[in-house]
Amino acid sequence: MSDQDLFDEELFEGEELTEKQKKILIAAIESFSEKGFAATSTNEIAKKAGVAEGTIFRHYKTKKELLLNIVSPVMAKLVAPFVIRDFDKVLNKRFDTFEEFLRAVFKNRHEFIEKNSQIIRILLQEIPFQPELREQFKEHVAAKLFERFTKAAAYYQEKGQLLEIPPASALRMTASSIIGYFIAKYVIFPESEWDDEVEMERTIQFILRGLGTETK
Amino acid sequence: MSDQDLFDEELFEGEELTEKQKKILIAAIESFSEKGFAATSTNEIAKKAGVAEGTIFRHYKTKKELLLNIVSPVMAKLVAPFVIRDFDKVLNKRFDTFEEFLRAVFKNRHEFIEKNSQIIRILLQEIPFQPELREQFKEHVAAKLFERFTKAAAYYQEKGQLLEIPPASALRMTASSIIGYFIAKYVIFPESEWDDEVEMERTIQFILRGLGTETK
DNA sequence: TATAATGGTGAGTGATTACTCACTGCAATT
DNA sequence: AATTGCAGTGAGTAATCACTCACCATTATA
Repeated sequence: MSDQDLFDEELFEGEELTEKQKKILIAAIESFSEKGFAATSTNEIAKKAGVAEGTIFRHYKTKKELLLNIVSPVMAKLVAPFVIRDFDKVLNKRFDTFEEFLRAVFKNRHEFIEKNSQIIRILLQEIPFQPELREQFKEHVAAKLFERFTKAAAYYQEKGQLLEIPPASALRMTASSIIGYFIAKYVIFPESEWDDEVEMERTIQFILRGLGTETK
Repeated sequence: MSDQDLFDEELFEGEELTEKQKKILIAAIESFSEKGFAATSTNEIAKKAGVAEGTIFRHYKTKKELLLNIVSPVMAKLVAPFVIRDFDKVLNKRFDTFEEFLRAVFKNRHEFIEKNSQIIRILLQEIPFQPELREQFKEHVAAKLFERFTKAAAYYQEKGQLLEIPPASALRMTASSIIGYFIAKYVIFPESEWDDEVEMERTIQFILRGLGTETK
């Protein structure tokens, strides 16, 4: 919780928000992720944030706008490591093998997803119902992820390290495995014993064997 | 739509429902899957079903009970092929290799998931928010799936066809890949061109390479 | 010092919510 | 013929919904 709070401030740092605005966002994030967007009332958010209900609508015209203001910045940061300048050069220099690349991406995003698990939960929940979210996701996340992953895939396919299948399929299976890891961790076994390191390593090996060309 | 209707009747065939009850279920399934459970009003369901609102509450005490009555039978049928009598013998006789087993399960459940896509959508959406659903899922789906998959895994591991990792992990990665296939098909690319056969084959190969022991 | 701008308030709005209940029509049982 | 039981009805209910607005407090601008 305090970790989450800390990161929420990080997350919205570029926006110059008042204390009450931050509290509204934090309260909304908590409620949306626990009960879902539609099942959360603005009254409830106001009470949890210690704020008058009118204050919410001073800053966000509608409840949906509040949702979008919470989720949008996360979408941007979700693909951040993929949209850095000279992505290709950095990529090619830093990660000689597909394994290195995959491992770096996974590990790198692990911390991010862990810290933003609440908002990502909201994002996954609401994407089927909010066309605006789906648009944003397609345009800013999926498209960029696909573009960069395609380049990376072509590079490693050329080096003979990656199976010769369409990048879209490779991306789908990679993403399925990684997202499946997090869903298992946070949704299915949230209280069970779960060895992060071991399961992550297994997932990486699974992807590498499934998409790699080397014989182990 | 008519396909869905047809199957809805199949699905609830053992329950002896009146025409109006069927219409209520069909309307609820449609609305829940389109707008989500919390965002769908009972009024709306009644209108869509051509029924008085009171009729809904004659048969289902609460809106939540309506949801459970829709989703529960699907959960049972979701694991149906895994809970047949003498599962082990049938399994061992019919599927000599892990590949055959995997292919049979995937193909077998493909049709089922396709026909019940709406209800499965509802199930996936509401599992995080409805403790009763999560309980049911754990008890009747996850537990049985895990139990049977564990036996199958042990069998194929003994034959040297399956990687020596805990069955829970193998199941997680198999399920991630298969579910990822369906999410891609129905949620992410519902209108794009999507070659069922090709993508399914790729997914199966991906799992086989990722979890199998044979060198290709 | 006056004026504007902005953040914050909370009572109040009509609409909508899930759910109730007294009632009707009809078929089966007595 | 009288009674019971059940499917179905729709007006009604209190609660809750997202959202508004007239009004205060503080700070920045003139």
